[in-house]
Amino acid sequence: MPELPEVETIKNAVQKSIANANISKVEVFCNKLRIKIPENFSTQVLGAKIVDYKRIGKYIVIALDNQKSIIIHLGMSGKIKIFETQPELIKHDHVVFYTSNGVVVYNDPRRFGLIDICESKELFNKVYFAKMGIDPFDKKLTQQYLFEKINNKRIDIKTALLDQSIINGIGNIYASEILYLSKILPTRNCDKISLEECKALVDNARIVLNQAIEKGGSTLRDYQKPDGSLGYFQNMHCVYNKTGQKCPKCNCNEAIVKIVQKGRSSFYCPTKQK
DNA sequence: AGTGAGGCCTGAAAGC
DNA sequence: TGCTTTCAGGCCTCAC
Repeated sequence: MPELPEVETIKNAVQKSIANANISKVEVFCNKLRIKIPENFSTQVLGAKIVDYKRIGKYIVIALDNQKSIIIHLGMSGKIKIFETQPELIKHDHVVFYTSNGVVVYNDPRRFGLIDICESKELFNKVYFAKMGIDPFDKKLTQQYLFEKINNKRIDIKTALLDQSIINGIGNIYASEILYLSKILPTRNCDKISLEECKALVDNARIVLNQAIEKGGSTLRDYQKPDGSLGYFQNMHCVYNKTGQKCPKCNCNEAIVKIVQKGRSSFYCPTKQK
């Protein structure tokens, strides 16, 4: 379940592994991802040199020296694998990039991810980015911004945190974690969230995501397996998937509760969070 | 316009 | 044991 920290970690790992490589060959075995991979995708990247790596929200953007950018989203089950030489391909290996510095494989069983390409200068006109909210680490994300964005909404705060057009990069797992640290119930309506609580949400979003990125970086070193897998590391979650376990951060002795909001599970401590 | 439900998709886990 | 059902979640489309 790649959220911002996982995407950031994977982007960094790919950058470190193949850096400014030349793309010598691309194989597309399945183009039916969430968005169909363009028919001429291979020819557009063939022979190009990679000049930049970015994370935009939960997307990885790889800029090429031919003024085009590759856009990758991992959806729910997407993985990136890196090999030094020709790997043995397995089920759901949909796209393989052969470069001068190694082989990068995109594997996605559920095919909720996507791979696309566009002119670099048109990047922010793409539907993926056009309506995207502020990155959690962007200085422009302030308590005032959040407050003004959610203040008149009639949705739960948990749902608002998942709305990528407000803040981008937060997914279902970290939404619960951020609310837990902020002592706010996931079911609280947005119009009942104070400016002060918006500050807590912004601060805790940065704390939680930063910790996960650091953990991801360190976990990845130990995690790199012979199969080249850059899968998902286990994070230190306080409440996510901890139903029935004791609230870890205080002495309330309360058990973590699971509920479903808009078809997504939320986890919280009924004593700590109000 | 804002909001919520449904759907995409597969594999693991739970249920029978 | 082996089959069927449920669940997981990012994000888009559709309907109210």
